[in-house]
Amino acid sequence: MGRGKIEIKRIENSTNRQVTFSKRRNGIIKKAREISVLCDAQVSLVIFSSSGKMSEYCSPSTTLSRLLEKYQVNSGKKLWDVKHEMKTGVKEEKFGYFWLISVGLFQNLSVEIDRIKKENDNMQIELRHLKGGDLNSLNPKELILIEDVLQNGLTSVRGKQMDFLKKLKKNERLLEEENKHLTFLLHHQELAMNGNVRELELGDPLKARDFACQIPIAFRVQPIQPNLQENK
Amino acid sequence: MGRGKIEIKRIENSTNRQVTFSKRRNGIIKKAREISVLCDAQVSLVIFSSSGKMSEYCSPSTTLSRLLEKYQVNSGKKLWDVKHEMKTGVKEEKFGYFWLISVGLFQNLSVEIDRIKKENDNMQIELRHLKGGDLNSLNPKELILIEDVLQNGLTSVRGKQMDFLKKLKKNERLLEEENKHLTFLLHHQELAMNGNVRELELGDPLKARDFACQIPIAFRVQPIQPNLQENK
DNA sequence: ATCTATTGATAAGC
DNA sequence: TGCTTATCAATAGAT
Repeated sequence: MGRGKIEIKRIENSTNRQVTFSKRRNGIIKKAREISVLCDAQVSLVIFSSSGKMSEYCSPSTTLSRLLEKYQVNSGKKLWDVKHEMKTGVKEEKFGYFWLISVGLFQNLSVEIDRIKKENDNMQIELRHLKGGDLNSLNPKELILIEDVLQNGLTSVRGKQMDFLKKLKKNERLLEEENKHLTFLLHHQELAMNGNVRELELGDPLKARDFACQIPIAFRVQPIQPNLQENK
Repeated sequence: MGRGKIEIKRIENSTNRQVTFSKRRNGIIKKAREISVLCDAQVSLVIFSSSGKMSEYCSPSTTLSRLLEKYQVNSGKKLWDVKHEMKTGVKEEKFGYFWLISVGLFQNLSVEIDRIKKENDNMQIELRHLKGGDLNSLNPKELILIEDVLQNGLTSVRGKQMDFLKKLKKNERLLEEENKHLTFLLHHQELAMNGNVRELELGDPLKARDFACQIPIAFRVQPIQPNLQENK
């Protein structure tokens, strides 16, 4: 379901894979929630993305632990078979048991680290290539791919710069208009003041009182410029 | 989705609930399978219907046990309280000691993972920016930096492409020369053969013997073209 | 992240 | 359950 049909097989493009993972993870978790509400079911869902990120869902009515206990009862499979690890019943073996758990955890972590390191290496190589390094290891086809990526990036970046430029110019225009407006007001103000001064000089007491009130009002002019923050 | 929209709340009619459960369980398991294939994800799904019937799905690449171990590592939640399993009388202090060592080592590894993951994230962001994504989070100065990097990369890549082109042209020249040489030899060979044939027709037994030896020698011409592999 | 053309899932009916 | 179909939902690809 989407703009086109897709085959259910590993998505090779890692960006697409990541995006699809996000979308589908949300979808599946929603489905899990729905079935648990609609049908009064208990659901546990644990998902690890290929990059190792974990997501989970568990019905509100239960916990993963309780669900897993039920799982063991129902399936007959032991998820954590302590007795198996401790078959000899010798006390020292129990240390072995702990040790096994630890080693297991370490192994998991080590695998995890290796995986991430590999990802790291790949990205480092890609970055180096994009930055123009290590190109000798590439064939012409690969060079063309990289050229395309760079060209696209450049186009995007320059487009974004144009956006900035446009915004700056727009701001400039607005500020210029505002400037004109203020200059205009200022000019009129000056004219008014000069007139008043002249009238004061003529000794008109009525005008003199008006003048006193006029200044503050004139300076209460509200600027018309928009909120420049939105253009940030 | 269906003949009508439904509210996500418990379906009171038990038959309907059962039917819906069946359908949706299939749907969700299908989705789980799809995400695990498409996105290379590891998924565990355990569902209990309201009548207690269990269904499960687990990605083919793993097992529920292994996934749950990863779950514990990632979430920090203990699904199975070890002490609970170890209730029989062994000196707990000693376990505590081993446990502390393990936890300490474990934490070191975790720190390492975090560091690498952070590195990973940074590279991912840089890559995204270079590819023209997520540019809104950048200011003009940063855009200029990226533009420079891209421009440099492009220059390098195109330079390397020029190198290839030059090598191809050089090869072309060499092959053309070689071609001329071979054509020349071939032409002479033909002339020689014609001469021999004529002489054979004239019934000269001495020339006829010479002719028999001549062919192989003529065809033993060694090509002078260089090893084209070095230009790969 | 947001938007849609499409495909996919499924509610209702049998 | 299984099948069908009208509808609603998820999502692939593009932006």
